[in-house]
Amino acid sequence: MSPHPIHATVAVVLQVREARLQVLVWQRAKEPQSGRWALPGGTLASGESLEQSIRRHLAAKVDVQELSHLEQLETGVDGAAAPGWQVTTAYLGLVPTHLDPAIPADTRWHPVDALPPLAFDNDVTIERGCDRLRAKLSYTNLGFALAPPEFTVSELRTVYMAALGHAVSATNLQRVLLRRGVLEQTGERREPGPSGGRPAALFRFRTRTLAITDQFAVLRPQRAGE
Amino acid sequence: MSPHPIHATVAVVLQVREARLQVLVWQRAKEPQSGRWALPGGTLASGESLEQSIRRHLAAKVDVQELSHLEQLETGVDGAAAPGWQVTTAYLGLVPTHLDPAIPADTRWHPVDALPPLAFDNDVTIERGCDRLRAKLSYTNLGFALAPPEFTVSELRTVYMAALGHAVSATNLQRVLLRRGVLEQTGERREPGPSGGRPAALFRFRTRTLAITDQFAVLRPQRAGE
DNA sequence: GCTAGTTTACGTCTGCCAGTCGAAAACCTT
DNA sequence: AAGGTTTTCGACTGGCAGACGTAAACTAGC
Repeated sequence: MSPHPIHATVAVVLQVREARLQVLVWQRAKEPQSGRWALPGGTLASGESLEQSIRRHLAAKVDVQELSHLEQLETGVDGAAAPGWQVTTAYLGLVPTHLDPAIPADTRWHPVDALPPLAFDNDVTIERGCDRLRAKLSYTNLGFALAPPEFTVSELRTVYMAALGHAVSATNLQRVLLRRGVLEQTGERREPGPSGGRPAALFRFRTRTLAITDQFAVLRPQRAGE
Repeated sequence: MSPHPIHATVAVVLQVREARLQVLVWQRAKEPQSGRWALPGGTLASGESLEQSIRRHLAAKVDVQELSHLEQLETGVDGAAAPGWQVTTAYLGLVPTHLDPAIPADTRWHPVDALPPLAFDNDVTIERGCDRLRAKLSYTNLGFALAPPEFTVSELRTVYMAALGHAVSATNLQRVLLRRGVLEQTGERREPGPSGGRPAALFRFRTRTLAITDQFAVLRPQRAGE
């Protein structure tokens, strides 16, 4: 065994497609784990940062320009992943709904609740990525990374429901995100569909950089005597 | 440059001592960065997991048995850290207040708000560790890892204030942690001090394993029609 | 042009929970 | 016994989320 481990990066790239949360995976053609599906990634090159590395490997599977968010998940020693000794750092990537990146023939989007047989422990990694996304949707403005530039409340509701995996009230979603200053109205409206209905107001995220919007309720600083 | 990077682990070990949040650091005697203070850690050995590795290196500075919690922080490529090419994974370790581990001569506890000159980017890593601790104190039962087995509400308040860095109401702390089922009364009481006062009831954490106790308020599953 | 159907917008009601305050309880010392 | 100290507990308040019903704004059909 080599005195130093190989260092690799993999990415859980998620997008809401057809009202379901889906992950980008590719089918291995060679051993090990031939035929199984795997997350995109690869080994660290000399002089690279980890984020540079995962962006470089992702570029082979998807247009990196279309990533709206990228953050680190966990790092672990992967015994089975490769012959030899390998340390793997996982990332979470997000793609907004309005984009449909070109992907190679061996690559597919799969709903996270109906995954094909996965290589190594990639199923665990995907679960971690989804958990992180769901948590951050609740206390940050991370929704901007899943939503298109402009959207109606009901469109945003569809995205949140797909990502969170449970029902979300449109009324509460709008009120909460507006109160927190996460959303703002564009002033425009969306033309109603063929079945009619009141035209919906269009919204956008005020900022498209990650920010914490919900301070944890408990144990906040007390109002000092001043 | 070697084809593979060196992989290292470091740990931000925190404890509330004398009502202040303090971090375990040791003073480097050799180059590079001789004289500056550094976090404990070292390189990954063959066949080890990352957690095994950081525990092994920590054992040189502190009794690992006394760690009440250990979790991974972030991983990054460290240019300046070592001659050559190094990937470093940081950990957060916690020690409860009632213990006072034996430490070697080159090692000291330093309050996180009054740090000596630190080697590499260890100041950033410490900040990350404190942020993680503060966040998890608010929505998990992680307090068990800082507090002794049994304590009064005002003792627990001191610990929380030191860790969070701001005032905490004893009334709210008790009420919130009891409602969440995090604390329970032991039935015992603490004898009052020399200055008298009502004897305080003793409490303990119901479970001493990490659990999320505060679901984020927003966007919870709706009560389905059923 | 009127009505029915569809979709969005908005106000209100309710209940829970955190922050605050004050009073009572239980101990000490003088 | 009186006064000081510390803990404990109940009650009030305000803010916010969940739920619901109604109004608004459009299309389609008669």
